[in-house]
Amino acid sequence: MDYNPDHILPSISTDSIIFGLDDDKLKVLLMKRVIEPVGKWSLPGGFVLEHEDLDIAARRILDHTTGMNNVYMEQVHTFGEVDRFPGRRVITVAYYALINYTLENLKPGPEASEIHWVDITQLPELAFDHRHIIDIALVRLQAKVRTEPIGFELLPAKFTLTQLQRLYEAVLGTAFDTRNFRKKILKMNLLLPLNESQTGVPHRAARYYSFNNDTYVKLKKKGFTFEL
Amino acid sequence: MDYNPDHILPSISTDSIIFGLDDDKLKVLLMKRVIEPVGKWSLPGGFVLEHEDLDIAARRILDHTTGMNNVYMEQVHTFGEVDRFPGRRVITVAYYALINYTLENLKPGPEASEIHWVDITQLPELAFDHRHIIDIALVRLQAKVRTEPIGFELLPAKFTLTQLQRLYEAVLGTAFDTRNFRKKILKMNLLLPLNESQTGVPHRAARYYSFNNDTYVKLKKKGFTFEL
DNA sequence: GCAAAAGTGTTCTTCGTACACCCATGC
DNA sequence: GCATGGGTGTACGAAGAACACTTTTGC
Repeated sequence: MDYNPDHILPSISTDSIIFGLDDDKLKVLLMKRVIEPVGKWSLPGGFVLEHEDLDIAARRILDHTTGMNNVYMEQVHTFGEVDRFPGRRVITVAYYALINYTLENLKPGPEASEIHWVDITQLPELAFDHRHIIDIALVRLQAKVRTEPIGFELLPAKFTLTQLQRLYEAVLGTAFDTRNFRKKILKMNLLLPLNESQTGVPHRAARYYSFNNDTYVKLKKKGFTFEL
Repeated sequence: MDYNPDHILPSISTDSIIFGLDDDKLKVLLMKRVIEPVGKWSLPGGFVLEHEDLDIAARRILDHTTGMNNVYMEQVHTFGEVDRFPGRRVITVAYYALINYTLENLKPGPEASEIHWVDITQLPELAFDHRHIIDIALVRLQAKVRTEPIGFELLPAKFTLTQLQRLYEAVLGTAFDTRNFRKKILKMNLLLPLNESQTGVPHRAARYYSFNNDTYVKLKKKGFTFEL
C-alpha cells in the first residue's frame, strides 16, 4: 500500500463539463491538448490522487487545466467501458458545472495549449468518448433546469428577465412565450426587482433583477416543475 | 500493463441497491458479510475486473453475491471519499435496480452468509458508507418515479390498481387519494384492463391490469410529471 | 349481516396556453 | 421618426384537489 500523497490512481480520472452562457448561446469549455492525442480537443480532466477525495480531485484538476477555482461542481456519471481510453484501463468520473463565463480569466495549464468556449450546438471532433460525455451532461442539465432553479451560477448578479429567458431557451433548445415565461417565473417569488435598469441600450431599458436567495435555496431543496 | 483477464482493479468496486416491493413496503436487498467487516450488513458489491465494462461488472457481482441475473440496473453515483473504505483507497460506483422480489430465488455467494430483504424504513447498521449510498439511491428513485413510469419491474405481470398505488406510496412515502390516483393513471393510457379479477379475497375482488407496453416505452422516453 | 377493500363523479380552483399591441430609448 | 427590444392582460380549456357513499366478496 503506497501512501505517498502524490501517488496517482492511474485508472481513475475526472473530466469536467463546464457550461457557460454567452448571451443566448450555451457554451462548453474545451481545451486543445498538448499531450496525447496532441492537437485534439477534449474536456479538461486528469487523474485522481490516492489521498484525495473524488470531488476535490475534480476541482483541483479543473483549476490546474483552466485556472478556474471555487466552481460548484456536481457529479454526472461515471464512464467505465473497457476500451474508452487507449492503451490502458481508465474509468472517468464526469462532473459538470455552471459558471458565469464572462468573469473568468482562463489560464491554460501545462496539458493544454488553448482553452476555448465552444457553442454546444457546434462541437468539434473530440478525443476519447468526450462527445458522449457532453451529451449525457447536457441531458442532465436539461432535467435539472426543469426541476430546480438554475441561473444563479450562470448569470451575473444583476440580470434582466430576457437574459433569464434566453438561459432557459439555450439550455432546453426551445423558445418560450415572453408573457407566459414572466408570469410563471415572477409568481415563484424567486426574483427581486431592483430599482435599476440597463443604460446605454438603443431601446427601452430593461429592469434588473437579482435572485431572492431564501426562495432560491428553498426551491433547490423542494424542487419544482418548470414547463412552458 | 497487465492484461490478465482476471486481474482486478483493486481501487474500483461496484455496489448495488436492489429495490423490491413487498405488498405495501419498499425493501432493499442486504447481505450479511463473511469477509471483513464480518457479521455486518452491507450492500452486495465487489471489485471490477480490468477487462470488464463497469456496467457488466455490476451485473456479474450481483449475480455472484445473490444469484440474481438479467436484472436491469442503472448507475446512480460514484462514491470516492478517501476514507470511505478501511485500509486502502476504494472508489465505488453504485447501481440500483428494481425487481419483482417475490419471483427471485436468492442464493448467497461466497461473500455472504445470508441475504435478506429489509424494509427501507428499518435499515440496520451498515458497513462502510452503505447507509449513505442507500439514501442517495432512494432520492434518485423518488425523482425517477415522478418523471417516468415505473412498476413494470417491481410488480407482477398482472396487478391491481391498489397495488400500483401502494407502490407509489411506498416509494414516495406519502398517501394518495384513491379516486384522484386512478383518474390520473388511467388517463395516461398506460394500463390495460384485463378480464380477470382477484379470487379468494374476503372482499370485493379487484380487477387486474397489465402495462400497455407501447405507452410504457413511449412515456419512458418522453417523460411525464407525476404529482398528486 | 358484517367486515374489508373495490370502485366511482362532481365541484371548485389553479394553472397552462394562446395571442397583439404600446413603451422607452439611442441614434 | 425609426429601429429595437421591453413590457403588459385576458379568455379559454385542462388539470389538480377535495371529498363520501355504494358494491362485492368471504365468512
